[in-house]
Amino acid sequence: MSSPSISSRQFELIEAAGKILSKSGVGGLTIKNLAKEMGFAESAVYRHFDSKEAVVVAMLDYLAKNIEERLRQVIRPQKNPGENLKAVFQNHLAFFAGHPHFVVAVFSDGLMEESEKINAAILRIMQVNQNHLLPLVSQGQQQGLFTDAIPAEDLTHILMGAFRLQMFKWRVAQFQFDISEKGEHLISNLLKIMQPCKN
Amino acid sequence: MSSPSISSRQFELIEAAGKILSKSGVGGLTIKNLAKEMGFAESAVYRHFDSKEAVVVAMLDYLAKNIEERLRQVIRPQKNPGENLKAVFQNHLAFFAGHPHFVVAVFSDGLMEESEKINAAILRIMQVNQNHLLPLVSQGQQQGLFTDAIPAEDLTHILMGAFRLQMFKWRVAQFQFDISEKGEHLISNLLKIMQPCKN
DNA sequence: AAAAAGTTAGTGAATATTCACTAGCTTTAT
DNA sequence: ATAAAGCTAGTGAATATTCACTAACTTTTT
Repeated sequence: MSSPSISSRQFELIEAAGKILSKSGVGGLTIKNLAKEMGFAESAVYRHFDSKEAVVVAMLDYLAKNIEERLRQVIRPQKNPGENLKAVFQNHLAFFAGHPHFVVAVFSDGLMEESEKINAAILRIMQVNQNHLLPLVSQGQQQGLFTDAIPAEDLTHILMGAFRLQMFKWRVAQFQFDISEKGEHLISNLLKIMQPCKN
Repeated sequence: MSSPSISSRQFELIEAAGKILSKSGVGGLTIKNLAKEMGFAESAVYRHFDSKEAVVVAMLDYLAKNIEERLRQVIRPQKNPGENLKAVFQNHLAFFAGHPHFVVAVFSDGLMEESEKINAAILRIMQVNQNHLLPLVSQGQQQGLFTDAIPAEDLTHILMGAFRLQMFKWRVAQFQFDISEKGEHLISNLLKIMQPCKN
């Protein structure tokens, strides 16, 4: 809920943690590796975070806030829902293309083991997306731009699922292919499949 | 590729590993816990498997083979693709409802850390699904039952993505809600959205 | 001067794995 | 038939390594 407003050093640690995640996966994210990436001793990490859990939660919360801001900026009420939806996904695509490590963070459940706080943080991120996507889908349906064959919530679920799977494939492929290209392709596919039957 | 045909004891170990996964998550799957679940010493595990990695790979390969068999049985060429698709997802649903731990196994990447073999085994499972789903979608399109607004591969991607996300939500909710109900709902939604425009 | 941020050098707990050894069953040799 | 040899599946102890985390001291910043 609250925004503890992280220090610049904390932000560097978050970035370093992200870099490790994308390079070595969840298992590689240890205090030792984090300290090495930062170029100082393990114990120094604890000057900035109480625990490893706190590092991960801070990272996820930063990501949530980042998404929140980006979505707020990119969605323009004067535009039509289709264009907004497109813009939202493109924005996500551009962000993840530049910060692949966050893909590991969001789509990883190895992170949440045992930790209720991390679990909650991941759910928060999903909620942020849901909260911005759902109104767009809903509006699109009301304006007759999207099919109303199924409820807006369920349509949103399908959108998010397809997007998540694309990200997962990118990650498993070790970020080797061009996610922007594949992503654009997916977006246009999703918009096509959302079209209502009668024009 | 090959099928090493596991022993009965190995099968028991795989089952025990699954039970641990669903109870304690990926982090709980240790040799110690596995041995405890089996009721014998840690070292005895190594009579049956060379390593922990081998246990996990065996479990995933068993799952792949299991899916393969189920899909082969459930898909009937004489039925129409829509019904077959429905049957496939229902079959998956029923299986996962009875073996929730495998959801953890397939959708978890905590498992695949560093291990190339485990990574490959997970991809194999996804391939099995793809291999059976794609022909159904393709046939449906050819018969005019499904929309051909987008290629069969991409439609399959969307189906799998939506299904995966549903499973993920179930898992994050700690298997608390009725996956069959939600799953049925999703299936009917997917079929609706796949309908071609002109009847 | 004092607070903030770093260091070295540890802690205990957990991890997967290996070791030498054994009870009980089955196969083989005499 | 029976003794010898081998096999299967266990045991408990010990291994090295890694983990998150801490105490006490020193450097740097303000």
